[in-house]
Amino acid sequence: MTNKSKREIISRRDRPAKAPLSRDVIIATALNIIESEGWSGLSLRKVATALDTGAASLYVYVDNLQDLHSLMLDRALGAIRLPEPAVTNWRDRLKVILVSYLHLLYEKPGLARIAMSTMPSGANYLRIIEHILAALKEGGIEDDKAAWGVDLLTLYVTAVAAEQSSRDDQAEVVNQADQALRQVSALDFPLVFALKEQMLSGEGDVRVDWAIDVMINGILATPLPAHE
Amino acid sequence: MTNKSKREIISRRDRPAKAPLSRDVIIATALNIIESEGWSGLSLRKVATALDTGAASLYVYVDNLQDLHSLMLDRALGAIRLPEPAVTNWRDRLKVILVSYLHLLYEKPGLARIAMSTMPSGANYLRIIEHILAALKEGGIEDDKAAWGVDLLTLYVTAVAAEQSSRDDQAEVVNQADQALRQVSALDFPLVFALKEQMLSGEGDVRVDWAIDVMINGILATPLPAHE
DNA sequence: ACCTGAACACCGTTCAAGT
DNA sequence: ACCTGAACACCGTTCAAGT
Repeated sequence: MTNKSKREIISRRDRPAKAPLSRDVIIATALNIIESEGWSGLSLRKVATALDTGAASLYVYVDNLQDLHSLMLDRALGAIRLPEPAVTNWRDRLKVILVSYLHLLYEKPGLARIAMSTMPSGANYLRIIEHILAALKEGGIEDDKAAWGVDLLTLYVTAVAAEQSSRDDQAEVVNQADQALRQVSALDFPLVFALKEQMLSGEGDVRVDWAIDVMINGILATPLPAHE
Repeated sequence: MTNKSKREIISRRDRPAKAPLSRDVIIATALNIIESEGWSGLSLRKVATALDTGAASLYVYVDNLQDLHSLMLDRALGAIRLPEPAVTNWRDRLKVILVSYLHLLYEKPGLARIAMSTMPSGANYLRIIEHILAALKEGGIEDDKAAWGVDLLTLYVTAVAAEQSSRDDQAEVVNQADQALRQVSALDFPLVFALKEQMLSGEGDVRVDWAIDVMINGILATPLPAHE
């Protein structure tokens, strides 16, 4: 794309012919903004300004801010590479999928918050669910349990990312919370006091890995409640 | 408090002597607003108006909106009644605590969203953590695992409530997502198609109960990663 | 059909001025 | 010390008017 531009920059008239608006370019611009300015830097007005137009113009392509959010999420989900089925055992494959999803949400910090407040329904999301279900079935987990299990696993991953993302957004408040935990009264809360270091410790990845194992093992070990 | 008011309402002058501002009254007012108008109805300006003053006046008692949020959360958490230790077995007690927490977040819908974006650090939160740790220890779960387990369990409960709460806030979008799931292509996503009913089914409480069991069983069954 | 500017009805936060 | 009005720098969304 950038080759052949060696020649000479052809000076365009006053404005560079202004790239035409489209749903795609709006989504792409919004993702750029969230990447460089974070969740709180995203607004329809900023997207519009970046596209050299007014906010009102976006409403031809996007229903509202909420709609833009879910479009952004599904677009971003498209970047996830899913492991070939049967290339490894189901458990490792499941972990790879969930960790990929988690890392995507980590990368663009605002995205996690979007994922938490939006029910994703796009094709890219369905593709991920499909692969998770396949792994669970291969693990011998019965259908009904797999359906509920997928929910539990994805909700956890989304929540971890969202929590992390609000940590980034407001470092002071979080440190305040960590401080509070460190200074907890040994008399009033002896167990919290004794375990505070462990509660604050653990690199994210090790902890998430453990939590995913916990849920997989739990799903395997826990029967569904009996229908009445 | 309301007795003895039978007498006669003493007519106060022009304005009712205007209740003095205080941190407490600000928090209480904010909780009232969130209860009656939901998350999106809460703003510092509305709290101020309800207290018959300007938004600027609140800044004497509250650092900013974020600060008010966490004060609200800890205040609300104070309403949770924790079961007496040793009154039932640890597992049931643990479930009661988590379900109480969940139901509190359900009741005042905006609260779940606050809980998701705020690291609670108040005394009422610590009290809850303390009781959860006690239950886990009684269940024979070693210290380090209990510390991580508490995190997993509370994060899940908070996330479920937050998800539910954004469902309430934007019914149309959710129905759109449910519709999308119902109309999923059997060719492209065969497993999702086959399991879509199960994924949408399950009264919240049964599902949450199952998920909590899954996590408890998983914690019991999953060793921590080895330290290096 | 698409784009636009202006307006509407809001926000959180700061600040100089009052008591 | 506390309270206030006004201002600042923003929001999402709608609408009449233009092309």
